[in-house]
This record gives sequence, structure tokens and C-alpha cells, in this order.
Amino acid sequence: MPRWVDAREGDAEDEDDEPSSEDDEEEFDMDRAEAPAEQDVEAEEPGDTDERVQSGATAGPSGQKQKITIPLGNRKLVCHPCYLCKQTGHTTMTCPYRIAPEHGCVQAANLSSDTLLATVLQREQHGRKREIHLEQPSWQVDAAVLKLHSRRCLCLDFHPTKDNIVVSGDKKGQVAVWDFEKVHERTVYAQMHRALANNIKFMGPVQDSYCASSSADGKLKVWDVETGFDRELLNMNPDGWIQGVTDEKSWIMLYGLDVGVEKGLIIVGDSKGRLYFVDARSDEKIFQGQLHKKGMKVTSCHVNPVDSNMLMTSSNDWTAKIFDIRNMSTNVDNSNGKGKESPDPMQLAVLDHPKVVNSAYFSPISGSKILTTCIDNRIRVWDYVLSAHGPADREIVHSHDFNRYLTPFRAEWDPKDPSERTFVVGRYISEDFGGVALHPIDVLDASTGRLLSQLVDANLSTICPVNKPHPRVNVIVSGSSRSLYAWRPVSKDEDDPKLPVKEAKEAKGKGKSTGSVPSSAHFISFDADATEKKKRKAASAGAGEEAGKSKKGGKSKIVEKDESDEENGEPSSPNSKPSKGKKAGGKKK
DNA sequence: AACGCATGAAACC
DNA sequence: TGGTTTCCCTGCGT
Repeated sequence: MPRWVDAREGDAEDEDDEPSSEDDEEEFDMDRAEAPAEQDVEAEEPGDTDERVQSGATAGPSGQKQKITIPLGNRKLVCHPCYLCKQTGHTTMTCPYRIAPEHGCVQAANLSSDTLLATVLQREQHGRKREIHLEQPSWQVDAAVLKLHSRRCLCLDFHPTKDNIVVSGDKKGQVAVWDFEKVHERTVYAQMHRALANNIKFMGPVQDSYCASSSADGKLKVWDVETGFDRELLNMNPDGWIQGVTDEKSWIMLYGLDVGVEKGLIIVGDSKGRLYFVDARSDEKIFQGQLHKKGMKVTSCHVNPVDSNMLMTSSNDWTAKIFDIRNMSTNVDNSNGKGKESPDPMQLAVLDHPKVVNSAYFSPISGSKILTTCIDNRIRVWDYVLSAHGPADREIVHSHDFNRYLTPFRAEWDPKDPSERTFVVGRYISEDFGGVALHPIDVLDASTGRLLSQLVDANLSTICPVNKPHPRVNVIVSGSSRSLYAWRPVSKDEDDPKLPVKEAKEAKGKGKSTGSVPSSAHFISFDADATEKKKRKAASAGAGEEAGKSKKGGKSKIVEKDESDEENGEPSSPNSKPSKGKKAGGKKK
């Protein structure tokens, strides 16, 4: 029986942006085809029409986005590739990969030359039906905190000991701590970072209230979720933050992050293909190396859960790599002077991909499988680390397109599945659920590619790129846009309720029926922006107090870190604003 | 309701 | 090699 909090009346419309009902997955863009010719010519480079006709037809399997333009006298017929598999010749709706029961999952042709394995493979593929079927419950949103962040959410992590605590980071560098059990209890540290908080990782059960976070402001911080107090472990841009130059060549951003709890090591990658090890006890940098292509982001890091010497990284350079940490410790700071990078002598394997790799993770229990998410709309599975030098054992075609406005999708293992098959990933492409276009979160079987469950809620119409199954309890938390959602299985006895979409919303005049999609109403609304604006107004009026107030007796805090705190030891940045109040009160509207 | 904007990979020149 | 253009089922704010 979920505890729930009334959503604010006025909030109903907030999360609903009239999902564009144009579900036309047409490859033939009639609008364009029928538009006056001049318009088309304007839109398309007249010169390359011919080229496209020729080259478009040969769209390779590697997922090239190519468009075929067919001139029809005055007009042109534009043929988009399938949004899902990126090939031409069919629509997304009729994509063979979409229709296939197992997501077009491709078994590797050359799994092994081993006869026994080949036999097993043969049996698995063509013999009796797969014996083990993973069961998945149906899920529903049990709790949500809307507009927790002021910008889109980029990352999540679960508290190592407190089951109901999750932290998240957003595009503006805010970090938040949310109790999805108590639903309205959350804390926002509004200025933990000054740019994208790309990754957050808890430091492990011993220092269980501490998180490490890596950010595009070039800083690696460790901070206390209870107090927000932080210490800076790395600052890649010691000259400070200058507005407007963040994406200049010289600016270094930190991305992929993992904490090797066993070794007391924080591992972080930057935007230049470099990797840093920081000793979690001394806070000292003990290694730096150019392990990926220069100038390319290191998008993820993961320490093998069983063999803590094994590290996997993924990168914009179209690879994931596996390293032996033991070979790294000597090589401190060699690339400090000029760009002479040591060509990774410690590299164990390179997992080539046809596009940018968003993430690469070892399986959570045995550490022997590998799951990568690549923006070619394919999720790849290696069943054994030892086969990582070869092609993936499976490629699962799945829509998680790169989109510049979205946080990159990452397929995440479910650490609770002892068979290490279940993983979760958000879906980019929308599907029609009783007249409403929703973007489900998919639960998939890594061994078969089978879709085990898809999570949808009528109140959640935005894309959910950030999703994580809880390591201990049956919860999946999703970050979508500025909000967080906690999903739980629908309990059978509670057979409930298909709670209709909020009446407030219907009364609102939209009257949009959500058809068959139920929506649980366990929402709490929270508008961080409104709070900030209010606070600012209050501050400018000269009164910064009024702390820690909230509606309905729930606790909520917005903690504005004192800027002077943040600039600690840093030469003043040109645009540093006068410091604000230390702890201005968050307040519910 | 109709925009404008932030923003990133990759193809193209 | 670097600057420019394209992609064109985002989400939010004005």
C-alpha cells in the first residue's frame, strides 16, 4: 500500500506537454514531398540530390543515418531511414527488428570454435525453447518528485545502506537527495557543481553518506549527502570558470566515474580521453593516463565487481576498453608536459563499436558479462569477459537514439537478478498507448533480447534516459527531464485501481483520455524553479530566512551553497556573483 | 499556440 | 585538419 501525497492541483498540466500525436512513422515525408518545390530546394542542398540518391540506398548495417531523396519532377520525395534500425526500405512501424519478438537480437555467428559451445549454441537457437523464462511484474509509478531539478537529470545512484535514498545530478550542477519512501523528503544542493553533474557514485557502505561526483565544470568532488559539505579532489581548470568558454578546447570536463570501494580508489575520465585515479583516503591523484583517443570523452568507467583490478571504460572514440589497474599505478602524470601519452600498455581488450559508446558495464554479480550501450541503436552483450576481444555475443536492436537534447541512454543491469540477465534501458521512440504517445522504459533479457516488461505511466510523457534498478529492493528509479520517478511492481492483491488520470487534469479542459494506460497518483509536486525564483525575490527584498518550510508537513530543503565556500582556494572567476545566503529556505509553493 | 533556445555527434566541405 | 551544416518522435520557457 503505497503512501502517497496529493499532487498539487495546478501541477497537473506541468508534466504533460501534449505528446505530439503525430505518430506517423512514415518514411515518406508527405509534407515535404507535397510542399512547393522551391521550399524543398531551399531545405535540401540542391547539389547533393544526386549523391544522396546513390549513396542512400547503400545504408550500411552499421547504422548510418542516411536519407534518400527521390526527385519527382518538380518535387522530391524524401525517404528517411527507419528510426529504429537505421536501415532503409521499411518504416519504423514495420521494422523487422521491431516486430521480432526478441528485438532483432542477433546471436554472434562465431560464438566460439569450441565444439561443445557450438553444440550448445545450436541447441539454444534451434532446439527446444528456452527453458528459463524470466518473470517480470508489471510496474507502476509509486512515487514521483516533479521538477526536483532545475534542468534535466543526468545521473542517479542509490544509497549503499539506506534503501529508500537516491541521489541525482542535473545539467546545471545541482545534486539532489530524495527519499522515495517518504516521497516528499528531499534535499537539493543547488550549487554543488557549476555545470553538468555527469555522474554520481556513492563511496560504499563504510562511508555511506558520501558521494563522489564528476562534472563538466572539471571538478571531482566528494560530498556528504546529509550536510552537503564537500571537498574538491580534482579541479581540471584551476583558472576558474569563465562563462561562455566552457566548451572551448582548453576546458576539461569530467565524465565517467566509478568508485573502486575495495581499493579505495575513485576513477574518473575526462573530455580528452584521459583517466585519473584518486586515492579516496588521501584525496591525492595517483594516476593519470591517456587511455582513449585524444579529445574524446570517457563516457563511463566501471570497476569489475569481482576482480577489482579490472577496469572497463567507454568513450566517444567508439570503443570500450578493459584495463588491468595494476599496470597503471606507475605511470603518474606522464602526459603533463606535452601530449605524449603512453599507448596503454595495460590494455587488455578493446571492444570496437560503430559509434559512440554511452556506457559499458560488467555484470553486477559475477562480473563476467559485459553490457554496452552504443548510439547506433544497439545494445551489445558479451557473455564472457574473455571473449571481449571478439564481436559481441548479442546485439539487441533498441531505440535509444542519440539526441543532443537528451541525457545519453545507458542500459543498466539489475543487480538483483542472480542470473545476470535482466537490464533496464529507456526507450527513445514513442509508442501509441491508447492514443497517447509514451516513451516506455524497457526491461530486457540480455540473454535473449526479449522484452520482459515496459514501464509506462500516463503522467509520464517525457523520455526517460536515466534509469536504475535498485540493488536491494524492488524499485526502479527513473530520471526524466527535471523529475524523478520511483517504480514498484503492482502488488496483486492490491489489484487496484487503475487510478484515472488526475481529475484536475481532466477538469483542466484537456479532457484527454489516457486510454488504457493507468496512472498511479502517488505524486508529489515540487517546483524547484519556482522555489528559487521566490527565494531570489525574497533575498533581493532583503530577507533570506524562512528556512525548511514545506507543505503537508513534509521536509524539504533547498540548500544554496555559499559561493565563497565553493571558490575556496580558487582565484576569483570573472563572473563570480556575490555570495548568497548560506542556507536559504526551500519552500513549497 | 507559435516560436526560440540549449546543445552534440558526425558528415560534409 | 578545422569550420560549418545537419539531424529534425526534446523539453522548457516566453
